[in-house]
Amino acid sequence: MTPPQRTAGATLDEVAERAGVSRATASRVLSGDPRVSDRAREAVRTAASALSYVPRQAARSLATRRSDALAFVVAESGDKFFADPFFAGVLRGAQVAAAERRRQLLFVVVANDDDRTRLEEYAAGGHVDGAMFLSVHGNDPLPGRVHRLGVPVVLAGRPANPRVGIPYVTADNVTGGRLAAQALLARGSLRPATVCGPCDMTASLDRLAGFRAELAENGIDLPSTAVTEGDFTISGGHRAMERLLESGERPDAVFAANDLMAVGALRALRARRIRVPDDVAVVGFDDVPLAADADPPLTTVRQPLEVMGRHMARMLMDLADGGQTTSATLAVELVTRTSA
Amino acid sequence: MTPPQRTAGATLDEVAERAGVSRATASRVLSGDPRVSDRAREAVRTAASALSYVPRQAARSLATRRSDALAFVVAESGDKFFADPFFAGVLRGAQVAAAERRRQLLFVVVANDDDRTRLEEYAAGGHVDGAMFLSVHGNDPLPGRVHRLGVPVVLAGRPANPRVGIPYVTADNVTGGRLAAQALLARGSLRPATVCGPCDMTASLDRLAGFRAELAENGIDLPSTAVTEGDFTISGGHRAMERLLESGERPDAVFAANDLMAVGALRALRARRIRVPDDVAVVGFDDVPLAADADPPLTTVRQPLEVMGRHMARMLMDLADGGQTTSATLAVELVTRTSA
DNA sequence: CTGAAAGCGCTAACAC
DNA sequence: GTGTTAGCGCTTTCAG
Repeated sequence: MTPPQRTAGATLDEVAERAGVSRATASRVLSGDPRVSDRAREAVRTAASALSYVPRQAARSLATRRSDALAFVVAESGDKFFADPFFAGVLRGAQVAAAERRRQLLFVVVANDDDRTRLEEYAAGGHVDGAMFLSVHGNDPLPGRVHRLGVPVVLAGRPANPRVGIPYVTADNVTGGRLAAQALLARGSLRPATVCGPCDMTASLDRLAGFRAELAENGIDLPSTAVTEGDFTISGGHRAMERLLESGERPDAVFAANDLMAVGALRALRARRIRVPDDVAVVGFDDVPLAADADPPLTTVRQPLEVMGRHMARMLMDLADGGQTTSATLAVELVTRTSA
Repeated sequence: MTPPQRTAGATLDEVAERAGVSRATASRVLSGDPRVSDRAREAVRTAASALSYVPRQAARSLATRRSDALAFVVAESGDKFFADPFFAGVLRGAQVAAAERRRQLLFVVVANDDDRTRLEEYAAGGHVDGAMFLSVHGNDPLPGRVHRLGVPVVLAGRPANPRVGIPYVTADNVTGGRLAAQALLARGSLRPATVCGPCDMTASLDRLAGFRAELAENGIDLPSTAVTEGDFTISGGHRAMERLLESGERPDAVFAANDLMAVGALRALRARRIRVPDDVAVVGFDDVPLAADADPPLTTVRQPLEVMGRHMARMLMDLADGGQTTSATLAVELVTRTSA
């Protein structure tokens, strides 16, 4: 294993020498410290660009004890992660916010225990100034462990058992569930059903709770045979819908806890020649691009994905900069298309 | 901006002291150097875990001049990236290979010029030991720039103008195009057409060239009206298929340069009540999970996605470790389902 | 406003 | 085998 032969790359000392100032002054200029004479500033800038100087992060990081990088962690198998445009929206928002403050966003998928360990070491190694966790199931210990290491952490979604000191950002899932119910009710549904999300995620539970509550308030009961659990994937939604159709009486409306499952449900219905929305109305959740493309276009509850990402990144940076933050619950809205 | 208050975290000195050895010995133990007495090794290990010591990467990196991290760079808008399961496959392979050699994989999406600059600085800053680039369009200068910085680079896909010193990994796209043609020919197609990929990507060009060559060798000409460009997305494939149907005589078979576009084509056909494969046979490319789920299931040319990712990561690590590598072209195979 | 000097935490010769 | 000694490149008091 020969040593890596990276082209040397100018050092701050060289820049300073060329500019005829001390390394300290050069450092000040490059980090935007105002107390430097214009003359020196100019000289350093010129020298730096002449040498195409790029600061060595490791050195800076060692001295400052910060990395200027944020981890965007998805605790999910790779496929599921990629298959769901939900993440893309959040990631984009986070990316933008990070860029605003000149932070690099590092994207990490942890699919197994090895990955988890590696991430933990990575975070503990001071490689990131903070980590945001997406798709946290149940009581995943990872965020807590990283937090305990002293690394700022922000969660997407309300944690099952509120962890002290770990703030989160979530959409107002309960209201979202209610909106879905209202949409179905508005179409005159009398036998609604739902394909809910994994029971180990609060987002699933909250949506279901809101849905059920709204129905109850309108005098409609949601029997357990009308509730079936999906896994937030298209095929999971498909299977869940089939289960719903096979057991007991056919529902006249169904709320799928995310758009992917709603699309799966749509497919199951079409396979049986059941018309949507005439025979069965369908409402999804998220409003990912796929929803508008679905056949028929999907009525869904929109979560502000990009805003969520942006918010999480900002919270994390505030925390990393020694500030405070508090959790946030973001509003959702119903987007009416033709499926309900 | 108060200083980040990371919990101190034990240092190597502390571990050494507690173990009653010198820092050098402690370092040796922790980095697996064999020339250490068992006694010392044991003591250091105990001390380290008692203090829950975690090495500070910045310090190590500064001393070793390496970061043990690899960048997985996707030069594409976020959505497109996420929408295409192609990337998921490659990423998974890369992840596995990186893990094998204890490297952290950093995932970066560069969607605009700002992102590019930031990535370049990041790489120049010595934050990664190498970078693999996916979805490289035409003459994107980014990989070349990073390479010129002295950072090992590997490309997914054959570059348009072979860059000296930048190795790549690609599927055998020409053969893939031929296989697609053979599949269509086998169904007796006489008027095949194709939805090709973006013309600024060699993968598109190669697939088209192979397709055309195979047809020609079988006495079939591919007129320009039977070739339409898509953008590797579902909706792009949909639109392209419509263009194909509207212009001139209807084709009796179509080769879409990736599965996403093939699915779009399937939809366009269904919208017009054109039966697949009876009226028009369809062949895709990639063999992403979606292909098997399509209606009807898609016949497609499989690329070994995970193998490609694994290979790229290994090449990069070999390069980073001072070794040599050469480009590789991986075999593809036809997966026959019902669409052709 | 600027420079000198002291680290940040770790690795890697080099001696013993 | 193990300890000593230099740095790696940058920031940051502390004087001036």
